[in-house]
Order: sequence, then structure tokens, then C-alpha cells
Amino acid sequence: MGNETMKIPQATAKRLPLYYRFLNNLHSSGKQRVSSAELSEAVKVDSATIRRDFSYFGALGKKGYGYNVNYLLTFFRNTLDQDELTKVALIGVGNLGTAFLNYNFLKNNNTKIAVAFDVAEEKIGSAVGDIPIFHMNDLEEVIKREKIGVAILTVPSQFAQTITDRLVGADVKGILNFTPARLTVPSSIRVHHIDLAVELQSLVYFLKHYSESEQE
Amino acid sequence: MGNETMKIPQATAKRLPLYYRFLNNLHSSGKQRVSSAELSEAVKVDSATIRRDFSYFGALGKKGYGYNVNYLLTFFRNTLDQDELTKVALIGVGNLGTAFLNYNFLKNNNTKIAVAFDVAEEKIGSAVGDIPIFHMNDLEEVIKREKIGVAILTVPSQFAQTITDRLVGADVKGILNFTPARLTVPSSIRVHHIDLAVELQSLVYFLKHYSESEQE
DNA sequence: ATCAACTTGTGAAGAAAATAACAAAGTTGA
DNA sequence: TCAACTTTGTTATTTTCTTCACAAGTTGAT
Ligand SMILES: NC(=O)c1ccc[n+]([C@@H]2O[C@H](COP(=O)([O-])OP(=O)(O)OC[C@H]3O[C@@H](n4cnc5c(N)ncnc54)[C@H](O)[C@@H]3O)[C@@H](O)[C@H]2O)c1
Ligand SMILES: NC(=O)c1ccc[n+]([C@@H]2O[C@H](COP(=O)([O-])OP(=O)(O)OC[C@H]3O[C@@H](n4cnc5c(N)ncnc54)[C@H](O)[C@@H]3O)[C@@H](O)[C@H]2O)c1
Repeated sequence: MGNETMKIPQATAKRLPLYYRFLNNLHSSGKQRVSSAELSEAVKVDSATIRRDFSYFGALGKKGYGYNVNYLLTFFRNTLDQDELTKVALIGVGNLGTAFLNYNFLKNNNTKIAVAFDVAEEKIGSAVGDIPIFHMNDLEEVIKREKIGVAILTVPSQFAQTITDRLVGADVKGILNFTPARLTVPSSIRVHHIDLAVELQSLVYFLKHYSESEQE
Repeated sequence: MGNETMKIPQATAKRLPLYYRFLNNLHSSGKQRVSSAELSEAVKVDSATIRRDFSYFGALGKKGYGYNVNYLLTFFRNTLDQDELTKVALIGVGNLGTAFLNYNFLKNNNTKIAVAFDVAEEKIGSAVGDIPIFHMNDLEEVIKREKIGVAILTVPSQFAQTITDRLVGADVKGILNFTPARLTVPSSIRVHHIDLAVELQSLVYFLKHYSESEQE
């Protein structure tokens, strides 16, 4: 109930960046106020869930009025630490890695891919955009020097665990893992798996076994 | 309880492809039997959850023994329809789209990206690997001709909804959406959102607000 | 044969998340 | 100023998912 230090539910935490993005859209389009019902339509989350999510941070809205877009936006910018930059390393500049380097994660964003690593000699020393590519030999040194806190893993899966161990040793706290490998890490390290093949497979499973019925 | 037509929990369904993949690994490495505890260590899912998941399909294991890898593998191959190919279309052959086309989703897999679409003239008519790139003008015709059931969306977000409407019109039943747009679809269509920016943001949020505590 | 060691499958409990429903408060327009 | 309307914040309820814990069956060594 508005206690900033209280831990909010994980499900809520995962929706916050989504809310933030849509509030930015609303702001850009000049909208001054918004109701949970409107927001619900835009982000496809039940309006009661949205009100509940917001309520963990206190009373952000006004009865009979809704939410003030500017106020909410400022609030979330602070809550999501949008003004504090988290530097990210990308390991494995292949198909997927290159796509991420080319993409600008920085739009309305508090994260930046600052450095990349690979083992392919022809890539070392070059850069994608303004992101330099280093050799894996320099991993620990560069990560510590650049104060990298998060790594994106896009290497062949058989190397994922070894590299993870090195990242943990270099004090990286969070890993976004795109390889199919399930990583073993100390409990203080947070890993988010994004398993594209599993996503596609499970979509197909749902289509075959749940058709003509509910949406997720 | 072993009734094949019963709908299993969604959370379970999302884990099935993961189990299948690891069973394949075990099989390849010549393992004959496996316990829920071993599997748990490999896929990072609580062993009770694994036993519960399997139990929705009946009694697949043996007390005191565990599970027979071959039997389980065959069972899941059927359950996941691994022998029936689902053809997939990819829309938007840019950074991300090209990475997916280059990647072989087909390994141990029942899905295949069969066709791709774009609007950039220089890409039309060419191919990535064996996947031809068509013009968006031909979307409906090609999708119907090729009997495409699933689409992967990797276009700029402002075009996502319009293209989605066309996909729905062309009888596509499932969409894997990589754009930040939240799509409006009839309830018979299933959409899985993979929002990479949100994943990165929420990872950062967890690191700042949940550190020194539980894993996901 | 016997028995200690394993490991499943599941009932029961617990935890987390989503949704319903509505009193209370504020807004809007006449 | 007031009445009709809107919309929040929250309490209660429901749903979904996870985990515990253990009886019961199976194995494998002796
Ligand atoms: N591309 C996709 O669409 C896709 C889809 C699903 C999953 N994945 C997974 O993502 C990962 C990367 O896929 P990709 O298609 O980009 O592969 P890729 O082969 O194109 O790229 C891998 C890159 O990692 C580099 N690399 C190899 N060994 C390394 C090491 N020890 N240290 C650092 N870098 C090393 C390679 O030089 C290469 O640049 C794989 O694990 C793959 O399973 C990719
Ligand atoms: N690349 C990433 O790392 C990344 C990360 C997160 C999200 N995304 C999202 O994925 C989507 C694609 O990103 P990208 O980096 O590949 O972009 P991109 O610009 O490299 O590729 C987009 C492709 O879509 C094509 N296209 C444009 N309009 C089209 C239309 N009307 N119909 C069909 N094709 C059309 C373009 O010709 C281009 O080939 C975007 O919505 C982006 O927000 C990408």
C-alpha cells in the first residue's frame, strides 16, 4: 500500500515496463488523462489488474477522473530508474547478436549495450554502430572496467554455461539468456530465459489442443 | 488423469517443449532412464512440478525406477505432434527477421518457416537459405496456397496491427509477435508476445529491487 | 526370499495471481 | 448547487500454479 520499499508481485513487476511504454505513447500523442479501462484496451491487461498493479505504489489516480498521464509517467520514470543507465554486454555477435546490436534498445530506455564479445578473429576490433567488439580473453577486464551489470547471451548453447560462470565471476548480476541451455547460477544472480524455439513450439501446441477457446 | 482430451494447465503446456528437448539430449547421450530429480536439475523446474506435469498424461513412470527415456520421448513426440509439420510465415525480413530465417528452427522440430514477406523491393524474389521472400501484395494468396497456420511478426510496430488483420483474414491461427505493439485479434486467434525490450527492462527492475533474494 | 533404498503419483496445503464487485470519492454539466 | 455519471482503490472471491509430504509400488543387492 504505497510503501516504496515493499516488494511488489513479480507478475506486476513484469508489466511495469509495458505500462511505461504505453504511457509514453499517450504522452507523445498529447493525451492528458487516461482511465484504467482505456489503458486496458491498449495493453491487453484486465483493467482490474491494472488498478491493482498501480495500487501497490499508492493512490496514483483520482476517482471519477482516472490517471493524469504526466504524473503517472513521471512516477514510473522514477520507479523504473529511467534516469539511471544500466550498461549491458552482449556475448556472441552472430545472427541474433548482430540484430540486437543494430537495434536501438535505448529508445525511452535505461539500458544500453555498451560492449560486445566474440571469438571470431575477423569480428574482434570492429564495431557495430558505436558498440566495440572485444575478444573473449578480455571479458573479465572489460566488464569490470566498464561496470557492466547485465549480459545478453547469444552464443552457441554448448558454451553458455562456461561463459556464464565467467560472467558471474566478473560480477555480472543479471543474464538475459537466448540459448536453449538452462544455466546454473548462484541464487544472487538473476537469469531470464527467452527460448524462442520453445515459444514457437508451445504456440503450436496451444493451437492444436486449445483451439476455439480462451486467449492467454 | 490420463484423459488425453482433457486440457492441461497452460503453465504445464508451456513446459512440454522444454521437457521434450531435454529428453532428446538424454537420448542422444545414450541414457536409458531418468528420475524427476535429475530432470529437475537439468531443466531447472522443481521435481514435484515435473511429476505433476507428467501425471496429467497418466502414469508415465515407475515407482523406484523413474522414467524410461525412450518411452517418454515417444510419448511426447506424439503428444507434441512432432511428426506433423506446421508451416510458418515470417513477415518483415529485417535485422531480427533475417536472424530467424538463418536459424534452423527445424532441429528436432515440427515447425518450419516456409515463406517470408517484405515490402523492400531489393529483397523480393530473393531467398534466405531455401526460404523465398514474397511481396506483401501476395500475402493472402501465398499463405492460403502454402497452408500457413502460424506467422512470426518482425515488422516495424506501426504496421503490426494492419498486417495482423490481414493474417487473420488469411486464416492464420497463431501469431508470434516480436513487435512492441499489443495486437487486437478475434478470440479464436492466439498471440504470443515476445517483447525483448520489456524483458531487458524487467530484468533490470528485478536486479534493482529484488537483489539478494529469490530466483524466478 | 528378504529388506533397505528409491522414486513415483497424488492428496492436501500453500502461494501467487487474476477477476469481480462495489462503496466512496470526485467530476461534469445544467 | 445538485444530481447523474464516472472511475478509483480495495475487499472478497476465484482461479491457477507450486510445493510439501508420504503411502505405495519397484528395484536390486545379499
Ligand atoms: N538466430 C535465431 O533465430 C535463434 C533462435 C533461437 C535460439 N537461438 C540461440 O541463440 C544463440 C545464438 O544463435 P545465432 O543464430 O546468433 O548463432 P550464430 O552461430 O550466428 O552466432 C553465434 C556467435 O557466437 C560466437 N561464439 C562462438 N563461440 C563463442 C565463445 N566461446 N565465446 C564467445 N562467442 C562465441 C560465434 O563466433 C558467433 O558469432 C544460439 O544458442 C541459438 O541456439 C538463435
Ligand atoms: N532487432 C531487435 O533486436 C529488436 C529487439 C526488440 C524488438 N524488435 C522489434 O522487432 C521488429 C523488427 O525489428 P528489426 O530490428 O528487425 O527492424 P528492421 O527495420 O531491421 O526490419 C523491419 C523489416 O520489415 C520490413 N517492412 C517494413 N514495413 C513493412 C510492411 N508494411 N510489411 C512487411 N514488411 C515491412 C522492412 O522492409 C524491414 O525489412 C520491430 O517492431 C522492433 O521493434 C527488434
